[in-house]
Amino acid sequence: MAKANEKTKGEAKESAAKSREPLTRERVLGAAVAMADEEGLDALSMRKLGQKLGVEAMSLYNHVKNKDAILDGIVDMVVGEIEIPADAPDWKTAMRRRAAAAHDVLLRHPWSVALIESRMGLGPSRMGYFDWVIGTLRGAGFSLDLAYNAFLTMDSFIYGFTLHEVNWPFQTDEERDRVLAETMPNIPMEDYPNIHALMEHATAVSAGLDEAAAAGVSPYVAEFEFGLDLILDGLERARDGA
Amino acid sequence: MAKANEKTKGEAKESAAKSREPLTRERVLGAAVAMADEEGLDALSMRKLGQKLGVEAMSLYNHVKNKDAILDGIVDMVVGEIEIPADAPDWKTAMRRRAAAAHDVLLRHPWSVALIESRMGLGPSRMGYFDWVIGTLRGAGFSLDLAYNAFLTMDSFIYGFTLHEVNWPFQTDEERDRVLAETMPNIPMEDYPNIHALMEHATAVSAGLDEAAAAGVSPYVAEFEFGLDLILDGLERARDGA
DNA sequence: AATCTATGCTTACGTCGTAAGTTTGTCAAG
DNA sequence: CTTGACAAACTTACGACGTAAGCATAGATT
Repeated sequence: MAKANEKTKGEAKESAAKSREPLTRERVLGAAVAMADEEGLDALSMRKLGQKLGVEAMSLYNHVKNKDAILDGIVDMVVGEIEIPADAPDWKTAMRRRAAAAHDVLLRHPWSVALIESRMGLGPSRMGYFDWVIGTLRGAGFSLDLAYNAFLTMDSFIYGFTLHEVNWPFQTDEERDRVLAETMPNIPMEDYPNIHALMEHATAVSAGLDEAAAAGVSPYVAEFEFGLDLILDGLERARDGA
Repeated sequence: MAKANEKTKGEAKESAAKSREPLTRERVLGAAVAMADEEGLDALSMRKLGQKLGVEAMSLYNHVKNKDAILDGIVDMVVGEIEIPADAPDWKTAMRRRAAAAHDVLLRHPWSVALIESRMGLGPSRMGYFDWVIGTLRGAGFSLDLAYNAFLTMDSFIYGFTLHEVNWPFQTDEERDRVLAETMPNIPMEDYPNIHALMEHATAVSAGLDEAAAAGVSPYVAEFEFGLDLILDGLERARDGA
């Protein structure tokens, strides 16, 4: 018995260096986010997550209720990453900064967009986010009803756009060329003339997907800001109009 | 032998009435859509789908490559359900009708919103949809670049809003009251004053979730149309402005 | 020293998608 | 009428999944 113990301890000593840190809920959630970032949400299984933490799958259940709780947890972590601008000079720039922050964070965790949407209304982070928007707009002269509608419109656009973006079939110049080369034969020019025109347009205009990526910017910021400003200007008119 | 045949035919006659129809790709996809509508996308498994069709799971593979192909197939079916308005008097009503049609179809198949987003750019239905929007806008005096941005903004909003909507925690008056009663204690009034104000607002304004449902309308059409009209008006200005 | 509690591990069950191989029902050619 | 081929169904089996149930151990409390 004593011998067996000794041997167990011995062979565990160096490989368990990582796993000697005591494995808290925070460590579990952190590893889950990292794994989803690296390998995608589908690759996030209890067994693989345990493995990454140097632990068996079932041990995770001492720190989180079940996998669903992990998903809730990482959703709230990501939402909590979205910074709420504190010192914006006016409501428009406040909204713009918040939207940009959300856009950035969501693109850093592409799996999170769909996941957040599928678990609406759970976490406290989202509540704060929500309260701040309504409060800021009300402080800028929006009625409660208008602020409510404004929130829905802005948030629908932000999440909808980003969801489109992370699932867009190409993110680099090379991918775009390959996808277009594969797809064009299936799309007869005469049936879809506008798509063809647009392809050329896209090739010409967004010539630099790679450059944007190299600059650490989303390749589709321009399109994002177009829609966002359209909405913000519309909201301003709605406030001043009626 | 003759006897055996007779018996087989005999006992199969009524229970196999459904499964005697020869099980085509169309029947598989139709059943898949029905099952997703009834029990949710997670409940759609090859085994259950086979069962529903009176067949073993593996038999489905004679008609579809794999489950992924089924998902692609049902996505294209749903997208194909969205009617493209043919005789609209002007571009705005054309876009409004198209948006309303999409909204309706997506709400009839709530699971489809996230699924469509996760499989962008595959089906031919979506291509037609896309081509029509760009073409209509160009015909109404929009530049190609503006039409492209307009499409992204509108589609982001439509899908983003509907995705919010199908995951919204309450769809009926009773659900709303229960969810609010459960959630309010966790949201201290003084930390989230605007949420509280909004709750009262929502309770007062959207008093009739049930009524809308009874009338066969989405309870959130008003909010949807608010955002959509905001965007359409903004697009009109963008076209006329520059 | 005895006991409790927290935290890890092992085993096992039912479900999933699907690869591989086998049976069966239909129909054309000999 | 037999035969042989082909399509479409079925059977079996594998590895991965989430997790219920129970066991082991080590540190803290009594």
